[in-house]
Amino acid sequence: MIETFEIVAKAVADPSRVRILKLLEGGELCVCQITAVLGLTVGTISKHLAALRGAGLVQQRRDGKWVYYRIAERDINAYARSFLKVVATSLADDPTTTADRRLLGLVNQVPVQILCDGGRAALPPDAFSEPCRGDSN
Amino acid sequence: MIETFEIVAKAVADPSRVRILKLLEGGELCVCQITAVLGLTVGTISKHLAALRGAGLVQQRRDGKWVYYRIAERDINAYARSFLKVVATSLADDPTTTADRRLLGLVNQVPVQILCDGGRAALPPDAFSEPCRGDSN
DNA sequence: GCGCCATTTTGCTGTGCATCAAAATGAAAT
DNA sequence: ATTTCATTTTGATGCACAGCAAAATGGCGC
Repeated sequence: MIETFEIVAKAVADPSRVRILKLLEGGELCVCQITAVLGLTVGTISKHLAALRGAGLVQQRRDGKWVYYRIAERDINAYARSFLKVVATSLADDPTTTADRRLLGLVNQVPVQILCDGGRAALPPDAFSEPCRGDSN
Repeated sequence: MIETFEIVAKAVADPSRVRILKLLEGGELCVCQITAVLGLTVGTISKHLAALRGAGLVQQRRDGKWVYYRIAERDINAYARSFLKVVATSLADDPTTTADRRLLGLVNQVPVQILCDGGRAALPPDAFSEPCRGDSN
């Protein structure tokens, strides 16, 4: 149905959600980890994840206090697989993608429980030495 | 760049524009033909076509008074090809798609100069006997 | 049971955009 | 040159949604 197609396409048509998908291509991530990399409010990230989940692009897994998201493995609808493939084969060398990957590397060096408390403040002081999209807000 | 990706994805994330793309898969069409099938204002259709052209998804050709649009053959950007492929492999048996195709068949039986004058009024009286999405406005 | 805390949900505001009606553009014909 | 007419652009309106701040939810440990 064209309505479902529209839901999936709209989910992919937002830069923040594409950044999340590109991050998840490296493996599942906790909400607070995604939040630290994107530099947006937790509520905003949660809403983006709900949109991605509603489109069948990601799925969630609960582990204690934390919720982990990953790229959807099962086909929820007819179009999610196709759009995921487009995203996976795009933006590999995009500046935003590479900057996000670099930040994710730093985020991964911090245990999750510490990261959730401190957010970006828990990252090493040189994390933002280079200009990075998503900083200015 | 992620900005270009966003432009192309947004172009595909609107049902009216997807309907236009599905119509153009059958070959190039005049603006008034697309307008007659979709049932929207000429100005609205023109703006949709501008968005599709800006995304590198379609290209235009002028022939006298009429402007014909078709699926883009040259790659304007890195993502248009991928998204066009997703559209082409989707919605083949969608109700809206089939209804639009049926209407296009009737539209093609009317010469372009007559169609431009009369719009949907130039179509045979039984064109809308079955309920058809996009009628109610 | 009760608090703690990561996540989600809810108001709210500003912005982007789909749509229409009408004016403007521009190519073709007379 | 002027008129004609398909298409584009503009101005206005209503709606969808990204973002934030704050309240609500719901596991988990005590």
